[in-house]
Amino acid sequence: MPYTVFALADCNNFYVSCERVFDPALRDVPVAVLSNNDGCIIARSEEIKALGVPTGGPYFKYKRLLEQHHARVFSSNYALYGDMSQRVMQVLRQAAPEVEVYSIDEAFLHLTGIRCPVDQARRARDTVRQWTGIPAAIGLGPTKTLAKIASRFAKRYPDYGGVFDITDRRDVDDLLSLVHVGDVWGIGPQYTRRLLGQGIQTACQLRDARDAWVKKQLTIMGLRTVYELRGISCLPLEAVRPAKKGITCSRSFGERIETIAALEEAVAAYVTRVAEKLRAQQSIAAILSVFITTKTFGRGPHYQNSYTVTLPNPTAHTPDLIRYAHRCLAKIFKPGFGYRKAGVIATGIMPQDAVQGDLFEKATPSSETALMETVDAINQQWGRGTVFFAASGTRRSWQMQQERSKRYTTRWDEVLVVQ
DNA sequence: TCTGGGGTCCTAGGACCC
DNA sequence: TCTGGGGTCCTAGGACCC
Repeated sequence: MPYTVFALADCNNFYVSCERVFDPALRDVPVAVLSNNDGCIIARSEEIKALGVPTGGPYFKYKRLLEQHHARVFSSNYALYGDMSQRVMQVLRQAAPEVEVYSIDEAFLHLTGIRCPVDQARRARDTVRQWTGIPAAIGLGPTKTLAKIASRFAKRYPDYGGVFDITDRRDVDDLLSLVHVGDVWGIGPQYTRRLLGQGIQTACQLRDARDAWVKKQLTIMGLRTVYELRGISCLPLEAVRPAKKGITCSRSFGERIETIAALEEAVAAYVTRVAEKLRAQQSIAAILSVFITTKTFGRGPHYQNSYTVTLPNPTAHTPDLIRYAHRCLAKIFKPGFGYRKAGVIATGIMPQDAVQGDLFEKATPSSETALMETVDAINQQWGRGTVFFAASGTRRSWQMQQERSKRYTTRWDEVLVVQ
């Protein structure tokens, strides 16, 4: 039985790299990508990192600094990043028998049983680079947590050619001593603070901590992490993505909203998106929640609330869901506030064919299903929002404004033109 | 002072990830 | 003035049941 080999493939500065693929002028200059609503900095090129700009830092705080260094700054373009991600994953799937797409820019690979996993990883990395233009690093180890650490070394020490194997290294203690405990996968800011307070500063020290103590401080999750650091695999590769248990769509508004009419539009638009996501995974939802908030970081009157309904008939039918969402909104709306954000959450998610027929209600007519299928097909071919429900409005003053790059790979009218 | 025991389900809150 | 969005899991506590 060969020992298990996990690999983590991690794209470098993914969103920035996507932008650079389509505009060579962005190479070697500082580039940053902003979150929705242009609020935070969520992707940074190496040049931006060198300026000390943190991930998630509020844009307004660093705007001056970025301008001083002539940084190029983009709103996020998820159509582009999502499509590029699929291309990267497609290449990775050819390199390993089993692949778990962990996030938009990361995938775990099972390289168990492959004769020379490091060579295989090198080939995969080179092919990703060549076929998609995206640079990536790959780390190998006997557990996911160690593979993750290895991928950091792959990025940190370019001499290894972007691939680093931490399996069976005699200097593993030295390597783990170089890793700050807060950089271990699963150890967030709270746990880091607690561990530092107890004198544990490195991954090596965490690995050697007492089981009972770890479990008490960090729960069973933390103990799993410690086992993984010791080379005992506790987190299996999940090649088949389980259906989501909750589906959310929420946004901050471009401007403060005070009327229920505008909130109704926004909520209708969000619940429309939730319904699309439900149908995309062949699911229906039994529970719908709506929340609104005036959340600010400063002072002023604050109000936030949410309301949840259980649907008499679980569904993914947009008009029904809009109706329920509006009912929720009516329960919680209070005039006299400037709302900043709203969201819709679907839970109680089940496969669409698992509907429990209601004795007194007629089942979803097939015409309704056909309508939704048609709407989805049109929007898939012509772009999201080509056809939509009037309830989500046409003016959409609440929608944020942003300046993103072109959707080079998913829209004919935005394809890159070489002159 | 003593006050049954064991189980399930649900929810809220807190931690984590990208 | 300006601080994202979408997920996961665990734990503790309360309600309820026999």
